Order: sequence, then C-alpha cells, then structure tokens
Amino acid sequence: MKLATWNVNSLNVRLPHVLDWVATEKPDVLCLQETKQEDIKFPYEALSQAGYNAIHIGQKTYNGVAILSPHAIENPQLGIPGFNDEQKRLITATINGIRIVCAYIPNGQSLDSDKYQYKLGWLEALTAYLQNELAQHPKLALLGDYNIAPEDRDVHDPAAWIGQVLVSEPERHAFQGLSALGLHDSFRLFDQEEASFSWWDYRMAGFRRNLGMRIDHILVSTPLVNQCTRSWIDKEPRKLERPSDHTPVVLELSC
DNA sequence: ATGGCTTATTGTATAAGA
Repeated sequence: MKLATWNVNSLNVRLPHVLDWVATEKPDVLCLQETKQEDIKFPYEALSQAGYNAIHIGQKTYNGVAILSPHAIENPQLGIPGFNDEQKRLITATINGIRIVCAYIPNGQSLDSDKYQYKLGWLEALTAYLQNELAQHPKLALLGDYNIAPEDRDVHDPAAWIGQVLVSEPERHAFQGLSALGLHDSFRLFDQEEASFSWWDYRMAGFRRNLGMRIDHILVSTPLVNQCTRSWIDKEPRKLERPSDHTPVVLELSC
C-alpha cells in the first residue's frame, strides 16, 4: 500500500500535475492540501475517470484538503469535531482499515502574529482529536503539510531561520506532542540523503539551489511501523512548468 | 537580502504563503 501527501497550492492550477502523478505512481491514498476551491469546483469527475474516489472540504482562495483513493473511502469526518474553525484544514476517513488523517496545519506567519496563536491552538485541538481517534483506530496515519520542520537537519540554513515560524520551540514541542501519542515520522525510519526537503521557496531559485525545508510529513501509529518498507520525497513534480512549491512525500507499507 | 515568486480576487493593487 502506497500513501502520499502533497500540498498542491491550488488544485485548479495543479490538476494536470496531479492526474499525471497518480497515473504514474498509482498511490492507494493521496492527501492534498491547499486545493483553494469550493466543493462545487472540485474535480470529482476528472479524478473518477482516472480511477480515483475523493472526499474534499474546501473554500475559496485559501486552505482546502482532500483524500483521493482507488479504494472505498469510509467513515469520513470533516474538520476537527468540537473545534469551531472557519478554515478548511482537516479531513479524515478510513481506507483499507487504516484511519487516514489529512491535515493542513496553519503557517503562523510570524511569532508575534495572531495567526501564530491560532496555529498553536489548532495543534492543541489536533492532538486531542488524534488521541481520541487512536483509541478507536489503532492503525492511523497523519499525512499533510505540518508547517513545522521538526529538527535543524530539516532546514537548509538553521541559523537563518532562528526566531521564525516553522522552527520555533513551541511548534517543535507540539510536533513532539504528536510523537508522544505514539505517532512516528515514517521518513526517518529509513536512511535518507542529507538536505532532504519537501518545500522550496519560489524566489531566489530556491529549488535549483536546494534551499528548502522538510515540512510535509507522514506520521504513523505504532502498529503500522513494522509494516513501513520505504519512504521518499518525489522531487520530479517540482521540476515541471508552473510547479507547486511543495512536492509529494511518499510512504510504502507492506499491506 | 524582511523578499527577488506564485496564487486568487468579482482585481488593475492587495493578502498570504513559508
């Protein structure tokens, strides 16, 4: 079974890339973030023709998350129950017996911003939600754009990022709180190249110079760890014309 | 280098992303 996550930065613009990618990679689960479109514009028909079912929760201009799969998508849940949130950032469903949580964690903008407080509150609500989900679904994977680089080796220039969002201590502490629930960073279960990143700034020739961050992750619950066989970042879509600034992160499981 | 892109908006400049 192959799981993947990809922040597409507008599905309207990136649909051709997504269709090409699923045709080539044939993921069993693909989680998308930043679809930036309302449900009525979501391309259910094009995805269906490509053999993919989908669920989506979106809004105009900002946010929006979707789960795609050629398998049955069961027991869907939109948003974080009990957490009143105007922003469409979370969607959950069960696929092949695995609880799949697709998250677009807030960026936070800067440490002195209201958006940073929103980010920390959102992470707190996510953690409480996952604790409850894990009790009901021992096999769980949390895929998405976390907007957190968990360690300095996930940052091209850690010194340049001191005091910024994505790397601050409270954000990394929240990430460790997910680990404390028994969720494991599947990418780090395997040997990886140094300077492995999932996002590069559009500016400053960031991709060409590999000035990136690893902020897109696939965390898996303990019962899934022994089934993980391989994880990698697919940089090919980042090389296309009009790419997303993020590229897919992939996990292969032996089930 | 405080942004040199890229996205969307009922646009013609602004906000936001990371």
